[in-house]
Amino acid sequence: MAAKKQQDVCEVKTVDKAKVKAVKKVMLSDKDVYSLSEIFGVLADSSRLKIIYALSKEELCVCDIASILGGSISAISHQLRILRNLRLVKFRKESKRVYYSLDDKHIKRLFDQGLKHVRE
Amino acid sequence: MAAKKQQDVCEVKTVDKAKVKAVKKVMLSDKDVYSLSEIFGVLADSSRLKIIYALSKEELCVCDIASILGGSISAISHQLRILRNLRLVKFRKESKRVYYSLDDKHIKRLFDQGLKHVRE
DNA sequence: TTGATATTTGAACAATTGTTCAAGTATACT
DNA sequence: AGTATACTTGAACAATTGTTCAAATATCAA
Repeated sequence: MAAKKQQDVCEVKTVDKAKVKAVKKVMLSDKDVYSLSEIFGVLADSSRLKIIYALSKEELCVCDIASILGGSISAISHQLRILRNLRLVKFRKESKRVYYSLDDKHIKRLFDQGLKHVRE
Repeated sequence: MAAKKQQDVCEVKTVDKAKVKAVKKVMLSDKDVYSLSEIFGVLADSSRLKIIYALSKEELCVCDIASILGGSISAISHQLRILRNLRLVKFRKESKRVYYSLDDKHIKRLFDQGLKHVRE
């Protein structure tokens, strides 16, 4: 209880009110923050990054992707569902096969910007 | 065992070998993939996104940040450590206070690119 | 030195995430 | 119809992550 009081005091009293107010005023909306964490979250996984990169080169079926990444079909399929849900990839069925390709102009740019970042 | 066999067959036999080989050839290095997932991972959290955004506007002490985000000092400090470890923020001590600011030219660009993506 | 402020840190805990496994659908071939 | 291929899906499980809580450190002020 004493500890909690101490924290409350800190958060309320000893702050640069003007600064805080100014930054709060221009703070991102919860919606923007949520959407941002969502796309960045998609890009925060090795398998998905590789899938996105692979699909930026070629349209590929699930089997091809699994072969390229070296993972199980099931694991790839689960990841593709995540990419599908955020509409980052589209797919077409050709008999038994399902061919995936990128369905988002921006995602590759974001990916490339990230790559630029890590390579400098 | 039968199931496993089936998967192996799929992954090895029924694949477009030329395509797979071509994409494998240009595939990202493990190092690049790891680094990418690392920075995107940092950006995949609401608190950290808000911190980065706030610090892009003003240099702020931990207390200010906590006040802006409405979280506990401890939680913010933990997040700042993550940002520090990836050298996305720098800090200076001024008596009791620790002031943080962005220490990476690229991260804001990546952030803005993401924002552009979600707002279209 | 004692007490208050400002921040960091470690451990514990719940929530989220990615993978595996097994079962399910869908299409083609015989 | 039966079998094989291609993919999807749900449940379970381990691993990772973010937060909280309590304790530790550092600086300042009386």
